[in-house]
Amino acid sequence: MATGRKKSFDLKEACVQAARDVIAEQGIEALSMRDVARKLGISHQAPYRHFESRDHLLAEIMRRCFADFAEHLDRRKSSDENGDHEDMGSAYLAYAAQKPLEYRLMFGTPWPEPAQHPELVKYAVHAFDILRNSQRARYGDGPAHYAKADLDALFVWSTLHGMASILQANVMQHLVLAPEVLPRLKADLMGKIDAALEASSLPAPKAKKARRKPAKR
Amino acid sequence: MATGRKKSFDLKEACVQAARDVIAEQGIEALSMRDVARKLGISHQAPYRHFESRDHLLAEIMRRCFADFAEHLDRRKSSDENGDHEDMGSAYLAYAAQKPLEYRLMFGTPWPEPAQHPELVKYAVHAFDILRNSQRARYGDGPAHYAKADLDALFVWSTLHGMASILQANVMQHLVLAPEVLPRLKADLMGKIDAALEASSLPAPKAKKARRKPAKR
DNA sequence: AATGATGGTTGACGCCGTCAACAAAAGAGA
DNA sequence: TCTCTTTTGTTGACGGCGTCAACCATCATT
Repeated sequence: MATGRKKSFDLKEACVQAARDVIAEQGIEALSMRDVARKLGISHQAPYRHFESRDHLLAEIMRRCFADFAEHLDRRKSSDENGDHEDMGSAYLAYAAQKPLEYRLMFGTPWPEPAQHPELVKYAVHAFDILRNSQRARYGDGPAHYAKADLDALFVWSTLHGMASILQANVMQHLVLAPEVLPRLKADLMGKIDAALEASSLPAPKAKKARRKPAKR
Repeated sequence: MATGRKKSFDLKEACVQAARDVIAEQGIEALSMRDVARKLGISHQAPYRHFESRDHLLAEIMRRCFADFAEHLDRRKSSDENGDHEDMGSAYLAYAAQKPLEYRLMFGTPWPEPAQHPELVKYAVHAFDILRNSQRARYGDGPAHYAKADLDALFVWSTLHGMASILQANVMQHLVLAPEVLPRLKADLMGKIDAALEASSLPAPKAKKARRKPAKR
């Protein structure tokens, strides 16, 4: 009753995997129910036993992408306990660079009716919360600075998401940039995020934290 | 030979307009050639006399969107001669907010094969150049600081594009934010962009420019 | 008047998502 | 074991899509 148990081959799972493969290779617009069925050697209606519609399959895949994304962010962050957002930023950009089409699916594709897919919403919000908590940690505990932390989190998210999107944007490949720009892009971005956050936390009478890592670099 | 002259009704133009309407109201995925034809009361193949394929119609629309976007940015900028990026930022965000689906079409939709649509590329690059020139103007003339200006422009673009996208992102409507966050979002963002740019131009031994506007306004 | 280009129509083809009806298979209760 | 029901998968349709092919109307040019 809880979950299907021992099927020789779990068709639902196979559908998700096949669909994810298609999306990762050809993008969301190339995904079709019939194609999934064909790849699995089943009839074109078989997947509908497990997913009410194409949107439901899509929602399931998006949910998993958000879960993977959150896990990816969490892993990187915990590798350095101080939770410096530099690690977060690198992890964020790395994910977007490694899985561009999944990233686009999460953040650049209209969602199916969200009311019908509460799990999707939950996982997506959770991914943002990682970013938000990283900012809240910079201020003290307690809700006194929640608004400030939210603003910071949205700024960091904007900038990271913006960079991730831009690097994949079609127009990017046609811009003629100074040659040293691209290699420096990431470090420059991190530096600017850093500067903006320090400047925004200074006017507040909060004690100035030593946020930079002490050693070189 | 140059351009069609006196047609009672220019079908090509009508197709573009009808298609833009559909996109502006329902988004790119709702656009179909047959629908356009139906709306214009013509046969389903008539549009193909003017556009080789759906992608070609799409490319033409994207080109016009970039042209409108660039004009929009230029207009706002020229209203205040000093070209402060605050105006640019407002104009950028305003366009994205007013024409969300067109914005998504330009920056969030995979392009048709760019080699086949050079005009599209040209107009898109031109839109970026407005942003870039605004940053170059902050430094002196000459190519000495082109790399710096490019980095700044990409940072500003990242942040603006990120914010514009995020505000339209599906997940945004499900985040529970402190109530004062949303109203302050834009001003906070502009402040942080400002701070980041000032900090990044300071370490260079260039004279510190009085970048803020002097008086009221 | 004959010609050929231009712009439009009709009809097909093979995709697509999805509804409806059916068949096989797998448990559950007797 | 033999039914009966639920689950799972199949087949076949329907209408919509992009686009190819063939045909037709209009009109400027020779």
